[in-house]
Amino acid sequence: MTERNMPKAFDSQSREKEIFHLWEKSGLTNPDNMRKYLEDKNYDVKSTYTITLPPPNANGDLHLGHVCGYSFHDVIGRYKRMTGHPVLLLPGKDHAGIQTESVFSKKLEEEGLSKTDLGRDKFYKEAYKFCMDNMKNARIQEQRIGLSADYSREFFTLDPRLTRIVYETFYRMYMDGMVYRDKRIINQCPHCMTALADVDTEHEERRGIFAYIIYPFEKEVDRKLAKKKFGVEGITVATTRPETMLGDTAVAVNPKDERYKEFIGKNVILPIMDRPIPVIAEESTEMEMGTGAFKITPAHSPIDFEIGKKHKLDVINVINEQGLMSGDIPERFKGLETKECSKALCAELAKLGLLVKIENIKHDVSICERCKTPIEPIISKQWYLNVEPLAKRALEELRSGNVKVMPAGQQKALEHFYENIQPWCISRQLWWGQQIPVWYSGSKKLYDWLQEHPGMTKKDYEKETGEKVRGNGELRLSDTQPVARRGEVWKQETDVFDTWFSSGQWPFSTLGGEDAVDFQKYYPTQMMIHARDILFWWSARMIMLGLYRTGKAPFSTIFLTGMIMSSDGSKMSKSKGNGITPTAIFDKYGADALRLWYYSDALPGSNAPLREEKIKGNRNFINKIWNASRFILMNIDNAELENIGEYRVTETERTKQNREHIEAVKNYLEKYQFNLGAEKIREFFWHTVCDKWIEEIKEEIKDEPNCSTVRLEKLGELLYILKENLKIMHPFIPFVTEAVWQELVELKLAKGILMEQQIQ
RNA sequence: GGACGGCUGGCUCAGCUGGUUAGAGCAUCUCGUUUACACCGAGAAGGUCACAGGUUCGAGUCCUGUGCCGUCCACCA
Repeated sequence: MTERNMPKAFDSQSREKEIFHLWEKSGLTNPDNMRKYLEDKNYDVKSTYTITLPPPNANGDLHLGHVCGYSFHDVIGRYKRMTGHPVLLLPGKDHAGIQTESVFSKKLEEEGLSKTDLGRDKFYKEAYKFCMDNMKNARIQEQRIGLSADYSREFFTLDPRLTRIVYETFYRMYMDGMVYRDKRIINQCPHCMTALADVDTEHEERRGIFAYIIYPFEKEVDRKLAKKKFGVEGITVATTRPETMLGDTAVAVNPKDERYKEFIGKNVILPIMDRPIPVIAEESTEMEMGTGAFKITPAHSPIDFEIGKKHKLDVINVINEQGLMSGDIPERFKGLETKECSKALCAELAKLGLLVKIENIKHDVSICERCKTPIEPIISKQWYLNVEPLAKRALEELRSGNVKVMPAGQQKALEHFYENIQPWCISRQLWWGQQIPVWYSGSKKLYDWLQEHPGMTKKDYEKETGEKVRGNGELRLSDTQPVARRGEVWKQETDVFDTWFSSGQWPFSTLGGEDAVDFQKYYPTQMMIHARDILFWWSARMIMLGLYRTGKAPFSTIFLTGMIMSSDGSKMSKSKGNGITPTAIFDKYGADALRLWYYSDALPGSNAPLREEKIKGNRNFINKIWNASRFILMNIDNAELENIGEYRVTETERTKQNREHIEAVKNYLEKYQFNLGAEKIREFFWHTVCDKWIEEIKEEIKDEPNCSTVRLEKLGELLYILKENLKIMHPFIPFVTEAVWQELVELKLAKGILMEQQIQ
């Protein structure tokens, strides 16, 4: 036994940083360098292999899901690199639209400032700086898992180089007639004063009211009939939001409803407003709920908006962005909060004898994810994309097998999504993002007004609104402000693009767009790996936009990861306090142990509850590798080092089995079956290499003198088996295997770094 | 309401195109060893593969139905 300078246990914490640095220094995460390396060593250079990494938010810490997700990217990347492919793992960081806007606004608030204090330009600049600072943090966190990405190509999603490409896509789509403006109900948070995407809202059960209000019929004859039938001279509607009645433009009943059949097409008088509105037939109304008759407010309810569109109803706005009553309503209600208005209205209705009753109910309301304020649905004009033709093409890619989804079940879900594709609203009312490159001469309002009033002019607009406008309402696409004519002012669109519009272009924008050298070399990419829950938001869009801009699907395989749940199977969340940080796991068990656990427990698309005992079990295995290696090296006498280094291994039963094992693992990796691969390397190294072969060889050399042929033969064989196992295990558990490799290098039993070795 | 998935030993899950006594890790139990590793070794116990039908010489694996659970989307006047 020779004392080797190896501690009894593998100390992941102290070694990981140093090893990562070794890889960084090699420069081989850059595929151009890797190609050169392979050429210099006379290896057969295979096709490039590219994975564009999903960018984590630049605004905060990474969670376990991010970090573990990267272990999938990395295992593939390392394996491909070790089998002759110049590999590009392209990292980035996301500006994360609304989320960062909210995080950064909160930060400002803590400093006693607000968004509006700074103004749009300053806010943007400061937020940019904030993200740049934070990015370093995110980068360090993702590197701890051992991610062998090419940081010389790292991108931030708001990088001007990317924005240029995103703008170009928009211009082309506009020219191709795919872009249009349309009204839509948006989720307005009256507190945050911003529009929210559906995903930024939550649902919560709150106490509310259900008010029964009588809308009297316009004509005497109907009133009489109603009196006979219902005991009142009108139709009774039930509503949870009485205040929206000021914007009602119809009453809907189910055409099958015997109670109301004969009133369809008749008018009722909207109380307070004294406006006649029709009773319409609408199949979707539920006869059992309330009275079976419902007031329709297209401006302030998504479903009413749809019904309104179908029946060509007027849209009357009565609530503004601050959640206050406004518009064409009696003066006494203007400026009231919706709740106050509701109370005031109910009181007046009661006086008029038109309020039947108020029930107290509990119902689900949409609330703002951040401030928990109930959402105010309001009408607004938005930018839309007709993506139907692109969805058709994307569907063909899936059906022809050009793009595959793993697990296969999710492929069906994606096909379903494309088959039922809806127009894509690409505008957001935020400051943080890529401002839409559209300029209006005069004002956006004028532009929209002219669009809606064909044949009318700017003069008509000014007459109707009483506003003076400097410009003619023309629209122009441009990155920069157009040159103004005399008396004209150009104003840029204030909306920004939906984050997904730019991240949907991520695989080609990060390669510099169609003309760039990198694009030629590395596009289309081979693999896209991300969490299952954003399949429709992200991959679905990347395929469509990739096809549009490059004519090719941006990747051939989508590999979906599940979520890491807390040990009881529930979602990890900050609010519940059951979250475990990646740092805690790294510090306790090391990156390799976490990786190996994730490979075996987190199958594509399914969630994995985090179980520390299992990570601990894998940590034990990592240590086993370290100790087996240590033992082998301790057995080689210093005098034998040189001879063993030169030793040519002859075929034995063990080396044969070893080769078969490596083939099997390669096979799993080729098929992206990481769970089976991880299980296999663990099982084989522990129970065959350690428990059997090392024990056998211990016996076989027991009585042999130093430097004897038998010792050299047996230890040489063992060393060969160790080295081959280190190689095949390296993609899964890069740190410990590289650490051992460096011990071999130290003793001149190996050369270079393990990351660059080729698996034969 | 729509789409998709899951239901296999105490727990978390494997099990490819159907084929001999259904596997792993963790937990449990017994024994051993402390001179590579107690972050160790040897061994054991534990499952009528959700339920009901069907196809088949043969089904955890294919088909139909039922139940329960999960995820995403939509809706909640």
